[in-house]
Amino acid sequence: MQAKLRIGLAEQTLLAALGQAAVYSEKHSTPPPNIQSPLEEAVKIVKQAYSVLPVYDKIVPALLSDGVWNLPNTCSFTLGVPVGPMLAKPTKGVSEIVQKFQNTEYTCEFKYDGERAQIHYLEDGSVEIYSRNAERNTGKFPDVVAAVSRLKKSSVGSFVLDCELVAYDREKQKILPFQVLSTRARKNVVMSDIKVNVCIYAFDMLYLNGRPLIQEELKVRRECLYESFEEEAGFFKFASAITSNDIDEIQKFLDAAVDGSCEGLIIKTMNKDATYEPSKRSLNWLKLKKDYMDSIGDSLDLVPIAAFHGRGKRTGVYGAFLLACYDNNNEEYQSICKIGTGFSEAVLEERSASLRSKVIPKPKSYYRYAETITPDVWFEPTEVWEVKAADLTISPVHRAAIGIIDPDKGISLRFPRLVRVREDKTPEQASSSEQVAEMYSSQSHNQSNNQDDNEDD
DNA sequence: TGTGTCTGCCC
DNA sequence: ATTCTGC
DNA sequence: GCAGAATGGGCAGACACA
Repeated sequence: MQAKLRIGLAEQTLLAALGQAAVYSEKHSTPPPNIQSPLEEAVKIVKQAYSVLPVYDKIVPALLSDGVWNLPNTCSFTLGVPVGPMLAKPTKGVSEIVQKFQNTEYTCEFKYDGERAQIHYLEDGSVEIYSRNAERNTGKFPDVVAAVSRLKKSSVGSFVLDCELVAYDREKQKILPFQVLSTRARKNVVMSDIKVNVCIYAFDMLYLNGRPLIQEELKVRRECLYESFEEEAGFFKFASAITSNDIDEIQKFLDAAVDGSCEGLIIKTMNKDATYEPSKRSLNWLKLKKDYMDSIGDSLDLVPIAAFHGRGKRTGVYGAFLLACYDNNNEEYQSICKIGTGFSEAVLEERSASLRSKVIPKPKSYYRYAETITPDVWFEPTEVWEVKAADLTISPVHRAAIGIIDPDKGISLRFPRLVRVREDKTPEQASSSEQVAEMYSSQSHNQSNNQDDNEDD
C-alpha cells in the first residue's frame, strides 16, 4: 500500500488530516495540559513523527493503538528506515550569508556533484543505501557497502551516514562529472563489473551506536562523524569544510570548491538551529553556487524556435520552448535545450501571446534539431532570451556547436532557466556556436585548457 | 539479435 | 534540479 | 516562509517490434 503512495500528492495536507482525525476520534483521551489548540498540536506531532519515521504502516497503527499524544514514543527514528535528507536553500552571494548568520557560528562545506546517499549500517553488519528519494540503492553500490564496512572504526557498531557519492578517477585522483556517475549500472551490480568508481564524501551522521543524533547540534554530529571513520583517498573522505565568518575567506573557499569540480558551498549553523531537519529546506542550510549569483555564471542569449503546449496551470499558454544558438558559418539555428522555468505568469503570458503570431506551419530549412523532438508549434526566429545554466553538457539530442567539440554530438545546458528577454538583440546576434563551444571547453572538467585564466605572477 | 521508444529516477 | 505563487 | 506545481538534461532498464 505504502509502495504506491508517492510524495507530491499533498503529503503535508494528508498528515494534517491524520492528526486532526486522531484528535476527533480520541474524544476521551487526554491531551497534555497547557495546550492552546489540541488540533494544531496534534498536527505538529503527526508531522514530526512522520519526518523521523516516514512509514504510514507504522504511524497509523500507532495512532490507533496508543493515540496521538503517545506518538513521539511509539514512532521514533528507526535504524534501517531512511528519513528525508535535509535540504538547503539557494542563496545569491557570500554577503547574503554573512548577513543572515551574523552573530552565529557557521561552517562552509564543498557541495559535491554526485548522488546523495543515506547509508544505514546495522548491528549485524548489514548495510542499506538509500537515495535522496528513499529509493533502496544498495544493489547499485556494492563498492560503497564494502568501503564503509572497511573504513568504519572498530568501535562503531551501527550508524547512519549522510553523504554524497561522487564518480572518481583513482589513477588521476580526480573527481569526475555527474554525467559519468550516471552511466553506472543500477541493478544487481557485482564488484568486478564496476567501471565507474565512486568516492564517498561524508558530511553528516544521524545515528551512532544505538544513539539517534537527529536532535543534536551539527557540532556534536560532526564530532561523531570525524571520530567514526578513517579517511582513504579515492574511497572515503570527509567533505572539505572551513569554519569562518570572513567574507574574503569564504569567497576564496567558494572558488576552491569550483576549482575542485564541486558545484559550490553548503553553509550550516553549528549550534543555533543546528539540528537535523529531515526533508526541510530550512534556513539552517544554505547553498551557494556561482550560477545563483547575478552577473556571474554561464549566461547565454538564445532564440525560441518552437514550443510545447502547457498543462495544468499552464493550460492555454506554452509550457516550454525549444531554444537555439546561431551558427554563423552555416547560417543555421541549432537546438541547444528546452526551457520551462524562470517565467513569471505575466512574462509567460506575454511571450506566448507574442510568439503565437509568429507560428509557421513547418520548421525552417535552416533549423538544425533531432527528429525525435516534436514540438506542437514552430516559430519564425524573432526573439532573443537571456538564459542561465549551471553547466554545459555533451548532448545525445541537441545540435548546438555540433562538429566543434564532437563530430556528431551537440551541446546542451544543465538546469536552464529564463533570466530576461533581450529586447536589444536580433536573433542573428544570439550566442554563436563558437561561443557555446568555448564555454563548454573552459569548464574546469575539460583539461583541453586554453590557459587564459592566468593568475598574476 | 538489434533498434527505437517510453519510464523512472538521478541531478 | 530551478523557479514562481497562493496561502 | 513553506508547500505545491509547473518545467529542464540525461542515463539505464524495460518493453515492443522487426
